[in-house]
Amino acid sequence: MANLRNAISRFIEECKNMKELKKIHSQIITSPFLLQSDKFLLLSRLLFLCAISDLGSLGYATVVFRFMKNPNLFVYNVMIRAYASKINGGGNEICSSQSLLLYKQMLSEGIAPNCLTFPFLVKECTTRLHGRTGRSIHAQVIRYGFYNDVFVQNSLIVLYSAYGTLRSARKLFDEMTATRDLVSWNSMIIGHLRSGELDEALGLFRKMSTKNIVTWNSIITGFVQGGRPREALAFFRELQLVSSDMVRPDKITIASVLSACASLGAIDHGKWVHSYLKMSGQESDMVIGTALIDMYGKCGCVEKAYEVFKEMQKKDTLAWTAMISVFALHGFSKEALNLYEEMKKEGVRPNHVTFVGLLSACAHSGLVAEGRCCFVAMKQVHLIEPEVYHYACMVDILSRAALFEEAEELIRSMPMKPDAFVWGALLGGCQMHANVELGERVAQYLVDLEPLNHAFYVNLCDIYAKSGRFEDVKRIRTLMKERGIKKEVPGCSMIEIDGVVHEFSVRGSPDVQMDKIIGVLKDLNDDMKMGRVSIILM
DNA sequence: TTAGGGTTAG
Repeated sequence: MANLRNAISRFIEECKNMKELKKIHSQIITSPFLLQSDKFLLLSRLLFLCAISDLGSLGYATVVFRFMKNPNLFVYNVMIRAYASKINGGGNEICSSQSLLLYKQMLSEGIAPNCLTFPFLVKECTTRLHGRTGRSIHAQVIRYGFYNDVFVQNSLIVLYSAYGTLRSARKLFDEMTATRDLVSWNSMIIGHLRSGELDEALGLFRKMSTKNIVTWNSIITGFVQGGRPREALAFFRELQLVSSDMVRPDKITIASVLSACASLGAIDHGKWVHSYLKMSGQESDMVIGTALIDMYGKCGCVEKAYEVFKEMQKKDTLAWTAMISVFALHGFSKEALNLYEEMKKEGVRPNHVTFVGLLSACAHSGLVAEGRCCFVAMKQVHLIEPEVYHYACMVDILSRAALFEEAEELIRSMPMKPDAFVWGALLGGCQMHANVELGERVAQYLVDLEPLNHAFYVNLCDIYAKSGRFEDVKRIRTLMKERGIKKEVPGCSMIEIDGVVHEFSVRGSPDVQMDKIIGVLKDLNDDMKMGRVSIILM
């Protein structure tokens, strides 16, 4: 009997797909030669593969689990883990959380949890945003005496970080009773980064004597997403210097660095990362492909972005959306819309970001009818409820086309409160078409809403100037002065020369030779005045 | 058993 059990166990381990797994499952339950205890052991093993491994199926695991008599702690832990790791598994309601329901069921059957139960339960609370439940799980951890377990403490740090209760997470980290490991440090660093406390994260990062690739990737990604991509690139250079067999840049590093290059418009650096990827022998996957499309697109190389897109073997919603957004950004609206049609034909479902790309493409090219179609299809065909930013895009389309009544009607129909961007889009249209009457009304509303935002005053000044009402321009300028309103952070643009990204703004930059640039501009201006140079303004 | 990656207008 033991031989048969061991043979079946080996078959389970060697299973390559669900078909084989199902076949073995039926053999186990119908076999007259296996003892009940052996059957239970084999089913537990099969359940584990089915629920956890890539070849498995959580749906089938659930069926196997339901038919198991007297499931033990191992079986419950497997199922709790499987549900906690499942992506998009249900809504945010506590009742839809299978892991928590299983935990309750397990307790009601008199089975006590062990230290493996809690990290997954806490993860479930983190990913499904059950803050209050998370705290009661924390209480259960203490009750069952597993508070000193490092896995449990680490997962609690992640839980509290995810809820914006970062101080609780930090307190937990600072007062940890278990010996802190790399995961504890990384989790805390990530917590600070996600809360926008980049310097706090950097402080911990510098304190670490040993770092792994997760540490490096976390700090690089955190700084890119926190709006400090230059420093992210500096971390990458530092990583290359300390790189060893233990810590080496991986695919995740490359995706994050590409994202930094995209934010900076650092095309040379981005191209270098692309060749580095090819040289390192790492295969490009969907995430890296999407990051490359985004990088090339944001650096102005639309053709190169499209080349990467076409070469991708598999493309998901994000890859299609990235390419659509690149087309939209550069005014290739028809190409964006055609790609959307192709995407649908390929059976890839658009998401809310895809529609932002499509609507902005329509806005940039005055494609009103197409914009209306996208907006309607989003809701009626794809069942995606328009968010406030979709309304802002649609108002932008209508206002740019001087369809002010329709734009106002759309704002009135919004199920949520229109924000400053929605009204701002309407004001932008008024500015474009010198609609003084509506512009005054909208600007007044926006100024009341955000009295310190300089943009609305400037828009109104421009509307007055276009209509020849210079007294009103003066009046608004005086008002701005009286209220002490000026542009806080001036707009800037960047250019990469010989791998160095230079930032320009109206106030100048320390690393840019503004005097020389102003001199060249002056010469050009003089030449133009003398008719020696002509520039066609697009 | 716990930690890290890609798409977003205005």
